[in-house]
Amino acid sequence: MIRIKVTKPFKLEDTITCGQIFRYFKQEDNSYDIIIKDRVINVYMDKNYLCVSSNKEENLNEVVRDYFDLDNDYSLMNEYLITQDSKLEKAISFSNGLKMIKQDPFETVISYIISANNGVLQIASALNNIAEKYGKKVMFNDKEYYLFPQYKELKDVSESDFRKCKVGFRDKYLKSMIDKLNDNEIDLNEFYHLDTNKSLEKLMENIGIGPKVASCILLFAYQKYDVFPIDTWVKKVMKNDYEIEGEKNIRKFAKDTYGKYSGIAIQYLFNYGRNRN
DNA sequence: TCCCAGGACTACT
DNA sequence: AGTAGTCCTGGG
Repeated sequence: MIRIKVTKPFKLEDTITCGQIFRYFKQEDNSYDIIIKDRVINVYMDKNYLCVSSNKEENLNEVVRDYFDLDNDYSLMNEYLITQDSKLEKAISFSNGLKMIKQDPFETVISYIISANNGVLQIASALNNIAEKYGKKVMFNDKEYYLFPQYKELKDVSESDFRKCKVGFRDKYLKSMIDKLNDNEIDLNEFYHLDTNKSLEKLMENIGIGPKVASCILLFAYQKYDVFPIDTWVKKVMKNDYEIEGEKNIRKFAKDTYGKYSGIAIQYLFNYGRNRN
């Protein structure tokens, strides 16, 4: 077990449960088991320390710091957002310490393709089904976990196989994406270097990826903070608190108001909108 | 039984 | 170019 001193605002539980990631498991002691790439970790806060254990100790400190974006200070971004929109102050003070998790691109692509017109519980269930069938088994604290498979491991998985994992009509979208990756028609690393508009455009060339899904992929896997993933929650908040309706109007408002930190602003609004009640 | 949940596609004007 | 209807699935 390692203890990482946290020197910047950090809300562990909100960060884990605010809808960025799906494959986490709350434990009876209120800690969380999370499957990250090639390992399983258990995390909890003890005062100002993030306590982490894992089935794989090597580089654990670096991996976890990077995953939770612990070394990034969000205070300047927050100040900027509040000067742009004073209404955000409530949401930000409520959510201060919410971090943008840096996720594995492939798992993020698959996760958010499955997320289309779907609920969080079913998204998680489908992802876990895929991992249990095709991922590597890992034992951790006497529990069985399954790593999320790489696209090479999913090469021969058919649409009906995916359908059995309860992904529904998105089966063909997954198959198409995985085929393209295995044929080297898509390189997931290139999105680290392309600008946001070009990345959105290229992602949306793929069937099953529209504006919302593409935005989530860029926000959660590539740290492109200037996207605006507009979902029903954002639409509700925009209508109720800002009297703005329609995707086009929301997108313009976000771009004009929040600019390069639109994605962060939406995350605050989302967390606030869902948890304040 | 109906309705919808953190959208996208298709088939129409 | 813009918009209805349709799409698995599970839970209320």
